[in-house]
Amino acid sequence: MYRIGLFSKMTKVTIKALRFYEAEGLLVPDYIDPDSGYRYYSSPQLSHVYRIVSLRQCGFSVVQIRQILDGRNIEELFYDQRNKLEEQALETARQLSSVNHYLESVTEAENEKYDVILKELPSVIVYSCRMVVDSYDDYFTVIPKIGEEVCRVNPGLCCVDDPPYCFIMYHDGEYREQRIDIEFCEAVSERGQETERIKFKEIQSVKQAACALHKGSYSSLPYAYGAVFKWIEDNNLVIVGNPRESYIDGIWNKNKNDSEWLTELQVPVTTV
Amino acid sequence: MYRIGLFSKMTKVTIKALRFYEAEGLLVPDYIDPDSGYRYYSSPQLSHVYRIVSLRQCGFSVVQIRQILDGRNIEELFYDQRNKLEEQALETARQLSSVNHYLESVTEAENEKYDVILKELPSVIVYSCRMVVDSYDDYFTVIPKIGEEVCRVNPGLCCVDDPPYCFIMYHDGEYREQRIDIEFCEAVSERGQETERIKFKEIQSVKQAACALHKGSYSSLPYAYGAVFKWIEDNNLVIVGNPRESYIDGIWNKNKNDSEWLTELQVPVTTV
DNA sequence: TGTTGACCCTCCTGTAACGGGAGAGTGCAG
DNA sequence: CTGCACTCTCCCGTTACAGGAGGGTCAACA
Repeated sequence: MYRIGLFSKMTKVTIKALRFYEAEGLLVPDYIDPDSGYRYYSSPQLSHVYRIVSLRQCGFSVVQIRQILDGRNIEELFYDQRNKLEEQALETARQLSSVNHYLESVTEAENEKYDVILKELPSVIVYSCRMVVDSYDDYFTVIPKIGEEVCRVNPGLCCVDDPPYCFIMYHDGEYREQRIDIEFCEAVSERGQETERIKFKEIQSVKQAACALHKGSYSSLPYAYGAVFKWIEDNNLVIVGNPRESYIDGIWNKNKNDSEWLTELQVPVTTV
Repeated sequence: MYRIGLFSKMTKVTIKALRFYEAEGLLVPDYIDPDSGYRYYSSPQLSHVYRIVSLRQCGFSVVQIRQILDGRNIEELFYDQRNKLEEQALETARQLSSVNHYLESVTEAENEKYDVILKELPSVIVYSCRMVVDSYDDYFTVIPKIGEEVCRVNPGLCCVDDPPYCFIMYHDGEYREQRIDIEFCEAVSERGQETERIKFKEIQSVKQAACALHKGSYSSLPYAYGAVFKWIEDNNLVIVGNPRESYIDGIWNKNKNDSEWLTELQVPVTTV
């Protein structure tokens, strides 16, 4: 019979951990002196500790280990654990890529820094208008007209304001400066009356999108796209949908002071 | 200016997290109503949130993010983070291998299950006796004589008892049943008088050893070695030292009841 | 003008697996 | 008998929030 300090040295499990495992019901000492409260362990308990430590080194939680020791659906727990670890490995790899991306960009010019994040894009109902425009400058003339037309046909229609979501989706597979195939969308609470140009549709959710905020006029948006695309590449992701440009602040609320305009780029991606 | 609920939806950061970031000094709302205590955020703060979220998605802690936002030794933090993530990736890979090893062995016969763990072997001072024996059965005759000889030459010598560590190290590169090159060692608190056969030496520490407990007579030790070697292979480790057999319970305290004998196998390994 | 419901506030507790330390009792050696 | 090493039981701290209690705020609606 060994006292806890000696048993701790034999097993290389700390005294604190041994007491904790006892409290959790994983490993009860062979004998506890009722007077002193001293815990006494026996050598057959060494193999019990071995089992616990090996399961801990597999990454199982104490609760799971208790279930395994109790013989409850062991196989399922191991399969779950494998899935969990595989996800975790992917996550770590992604984080590593992001950190490396930063470390590379540190050495580069300090001019344009974009913070790219991954997030989900929920599904939304929108009115949409697909069209081909000649250049980015046309946005300022075309878009207000669409808004007018929607309101004229649907007097009581309310756009979602919680938060608002107004964006252009790019249908060209590549960057263009002329004859751009775009779809203007704005989130609404429910479908309404359609016109020849304006249709209502539900846009499916996107599990992961690489997103970045662009502050300033639209003329420098291509740099932002470049940064996001490079980030996607550096993080070993692939693009799986049409990019969107969501307008947060712009001429409608910040006037012509375009240094305060805010636009969010959203590019659906997935892990390889 | 957005209230916290709306800002939370825009950024996909929970309200709880926003309040937490404020308490941690990462993101203070642009305006707080002194009467109601309501927090109001502005759209320029969106980019601040983007920075925070992107750093969180790199795996940084809140404290580290605060340092980065404050501009403190940013590069160092990123390099440290890279190292941390690389270690973490290795750890996860190892856990995954262990889990897969278990899942394989589930389908195999249920006969011999060994729990293998990784642990450090600290450096120790031992008296040692290197010799070649004809077979395992010789252990029972040879080893007691060594003990006698040491005690005769070193009357006051005390063996370490805290915990005791008495083992045989195998110097053959392969498994043998005859003419086995072994070194019998026992940990002592300090060096003593040497003889022709018995030398004192310090055994260096081993960072990682794959260890397993074997319960029962020595005749089935080869199965235990087999299990450990397979585990090492399955976990993508390589052997980097001589295996040891540490005697915990045996004929000296459990008599001939060899079903209660306990032996620990220790095989120094390293990650590839 | 009152009421409802959605929204917001602060404060407290819980999480996982222990580590650190306080204050007090135990066991063995000199 | 006196150290001193060991052990005991509490209790708090860690991380990045989540959940909930109890209570104020705000806008719309009757």
